[in-house]
Amino acid sequence: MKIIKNESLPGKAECAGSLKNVLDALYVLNGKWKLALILSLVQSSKRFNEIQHEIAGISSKVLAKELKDLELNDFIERKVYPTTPVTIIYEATGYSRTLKSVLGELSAWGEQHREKIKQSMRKQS
Amino acid sequence: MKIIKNESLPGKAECAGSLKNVLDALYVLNGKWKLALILSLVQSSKRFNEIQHEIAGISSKVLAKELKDLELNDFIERKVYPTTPVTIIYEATGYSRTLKSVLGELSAWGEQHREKIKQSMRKQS
DNA sequence: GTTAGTAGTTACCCAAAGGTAAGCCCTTAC
DNA sequence: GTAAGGGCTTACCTTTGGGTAACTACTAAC
Repeated sequence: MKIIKNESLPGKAECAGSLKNVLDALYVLNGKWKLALILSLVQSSKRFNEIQHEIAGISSKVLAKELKDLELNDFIERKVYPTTPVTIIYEATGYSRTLKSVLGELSAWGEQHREKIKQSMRKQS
Repeated sequence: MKIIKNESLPGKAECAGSLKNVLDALYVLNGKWKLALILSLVQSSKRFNEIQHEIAGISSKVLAKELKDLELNDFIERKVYPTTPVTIIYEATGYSRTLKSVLGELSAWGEQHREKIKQSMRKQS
């Protein structure tokens, strides 16, 4: 049995495919905040001010914009409870949860990356 | 049986931790192109024009900038071979390869995301 | 009546990201 | 000598992202 690699592409198709996939993923998940917001809301539903408090550094303007964006893309839901005064809760949808393994890997990587940075800082000093 | 939630934080520490990790990861991996570039070079080392051809849509200016950035952050190496004319090859470092599982997950997610988008397009039309 | 909290919106502005287009230096090919 | 490729750089411009601060509407508490 021979698998003949004709001129065309030793697995190049898959490579190009995963490249396209990554580009497509980044297209909806772009920006500084989206993945962090999704993670925060996957962990637990929250109100506007709670989110703003948890994600240090985000302004109310940007937060409002990002939340709208995420709602449009079906990552989160905005629920309004007719208490007095009204309570507004943002919660992650099931679709957000499909990102769990991505977020898991990213978090793990971020952690060891921080370690690496710390070490190279030490060397320099 | 009662599980008493004491005031203090049911796993909140880990949550905040992973949030910080993700934020840290996004700090170095920001922008439209970095992860795609790393993926492309992890798959195989390439020359400037090859990369530009593979990643459709990136301009030479942006590509040059991103490559410099990635080199500074130790994700890739720029190798110059004294052929005539000189050949310049960009290759992924071992550190880039620590991103493999992140990229794997992201690619998988991107693929099924594209499927989902296609379906919702069909519904609308 | 003043303060504080919730959930934002609005206006203004700056800086960075990114696109377009042209050019440059070097070399081989026609 | 002129075109073509490789690997960029430069200048210019637009878009966007994001920060600040003020303001709104409603309510409850002091």
